[in-house]
Amino acid sequence: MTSDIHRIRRFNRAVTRETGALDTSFLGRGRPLGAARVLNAIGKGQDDIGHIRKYLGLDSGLMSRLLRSLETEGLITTLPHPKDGRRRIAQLTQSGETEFSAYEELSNAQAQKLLDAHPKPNALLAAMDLVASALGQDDITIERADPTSATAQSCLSQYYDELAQRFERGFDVNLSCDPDAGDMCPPRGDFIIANSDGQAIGCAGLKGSGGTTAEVKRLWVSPAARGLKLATRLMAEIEARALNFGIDTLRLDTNSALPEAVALYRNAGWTEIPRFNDDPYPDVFFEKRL
Amino acid sequence: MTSDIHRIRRFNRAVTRETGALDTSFLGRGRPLGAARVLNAIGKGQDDIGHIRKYLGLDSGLMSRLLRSLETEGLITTLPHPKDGRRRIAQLTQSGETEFSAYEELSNAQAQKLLDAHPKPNALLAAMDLVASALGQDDITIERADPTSATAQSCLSQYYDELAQRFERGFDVNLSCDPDAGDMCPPRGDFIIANSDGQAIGCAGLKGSGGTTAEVKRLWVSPAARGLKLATRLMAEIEARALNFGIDTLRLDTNSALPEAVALYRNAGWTEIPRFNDDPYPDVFFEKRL
DNA sequence: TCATATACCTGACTTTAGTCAGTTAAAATT
DNA sequence: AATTTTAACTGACTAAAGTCAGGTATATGA
Repeated sequence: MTSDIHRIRRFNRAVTRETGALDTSFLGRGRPLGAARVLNAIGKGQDDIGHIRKYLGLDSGLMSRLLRSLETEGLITTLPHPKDGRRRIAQLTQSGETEFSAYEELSNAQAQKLLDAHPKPNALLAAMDLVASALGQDDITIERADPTSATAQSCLSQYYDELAQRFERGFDVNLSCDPDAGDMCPPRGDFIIANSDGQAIGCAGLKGSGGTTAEVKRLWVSPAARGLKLATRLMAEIEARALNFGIDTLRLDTNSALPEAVALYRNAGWTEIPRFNDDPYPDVFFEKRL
Repeated sequence: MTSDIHRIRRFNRAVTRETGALDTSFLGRGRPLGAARVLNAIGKGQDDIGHIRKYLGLDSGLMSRLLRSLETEGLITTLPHPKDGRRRIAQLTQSGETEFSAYEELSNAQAQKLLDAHPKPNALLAAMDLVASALGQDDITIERADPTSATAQSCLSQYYDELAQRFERGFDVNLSCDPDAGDMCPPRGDFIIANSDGQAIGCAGLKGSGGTTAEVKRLWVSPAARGLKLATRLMAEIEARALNFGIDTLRLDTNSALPEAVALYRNAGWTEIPRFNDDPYPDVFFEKRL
């Protein structure tokens, strides 16, 4: 459909033209875009210079010069990497922190303004999420996380909310078999979060007991990221990590009110088995030998 | 809510990083971005050099040089404005047309690729529309159009589709009082379309008879643009144009199944009057003295 | 008609971004 | 221990974008 294409093209133009205005926190503070982007990356916690260079796609020479200019401005300091003498680490100085928060303030204010001006902010946010996920689907990283961390808790509470909506009887995590956080940490188990540009968009947990059997728990994908095969990637990652722990058999429980989950497990080589716990919520049970 | 802000910021970043990749039709054809943007604007029908300059926010000297470089490449010709000797008009040459379509092809292919890669293309499109409208709400232009043009017909058919969905008995335009296109053209009447970056997002018609009374017809705003007070702007524009035609009384009919429309008319100073036609669809009638 | 404003142009300039070849010092590999 | 790779750096360069002070011709308004 050509009109579909036209709609996307229109969006692209709106966005290309606006992005200047959108992240113009970068502008208006008398610093070129390149330097501002590096400062922003460092402020966001990316200290390894090589990583920043890759993330921003900068030439090594250019990167060096940008760092030097930020350094002479007194905004950052660089020091050698503790483990690898070739690498360097960058850190914000006190005035670097101040400058960085100024960028943050501006950017937040602009975002807030856009939100305030819109009649349906939630619809706008959902749309932005969806688009951002579609555009950024090559950039999803999966990494281990502490299940008690704020990010993990935010994923889990979204997961519980969704279960509560989709189960006829609702969902109360206190009535379910809530795995002990220690069971989802190495060396017994694991917990992973999928990140898209700093936003957590999915998670999965491996609840181990120290033996060769473990359980997969809390597989969740944000509505904004559905359809991108993220659940499959999370499951593959969990299985790989389980193998590393010497686990050879995985089990999980789920519910027939979540047909897409059931289908996913079937397609991924899981076999249905009889009930193996007395959790009141699940009604379908699976096993997979690795 | 700070997490709302974070979501928008995430979207901004996804977009700023991607837009390079999105409209990279501009790249890969051995022409700097500036020149490509100007070529694109001319190809899209923007011939007045001053307008292009304003649209792209370019310095007059820079603009001149970009035009010169496109001219020596043989892609465009410039000629004096027929009405104002100071201004100039730009036009694509034959090979300019060829080059422009090459850009279009590339851009369309990229858009199509994004669409193909997404599991729910329609949801993606709707989200992009919504976001683009939110970002571009300062850039909505309202201009007169021929009600028989393709753009107008596309607006009208979306309008009819929506009526068909919202009326209990559906909607068949052939059973309704379809105004003759001539009645919605100057000097008797008028027809206007709201454009956001080339996409038609709303319309309204003024059906005149040559006398001092006329009727407002076909007020429609695209779902993507609702909540931006566009209907109010369209009505104000229609009233202004009616005044220019020497019309002093406006009437319109609508339906109680469209409560937001009824509310709009009440707020805009219209008074309810008895039925003034035998159209089977409307059940609410309004009048306004200008 | 005369002063002023406007639209576009030209030449001289700066800043920013990016490229590339070569240097240095520290891993990693053999 | 010798060789190769790697990460960051330096200097020399180019391309692109943008700025600024005039200049010319036309239009506009008092």
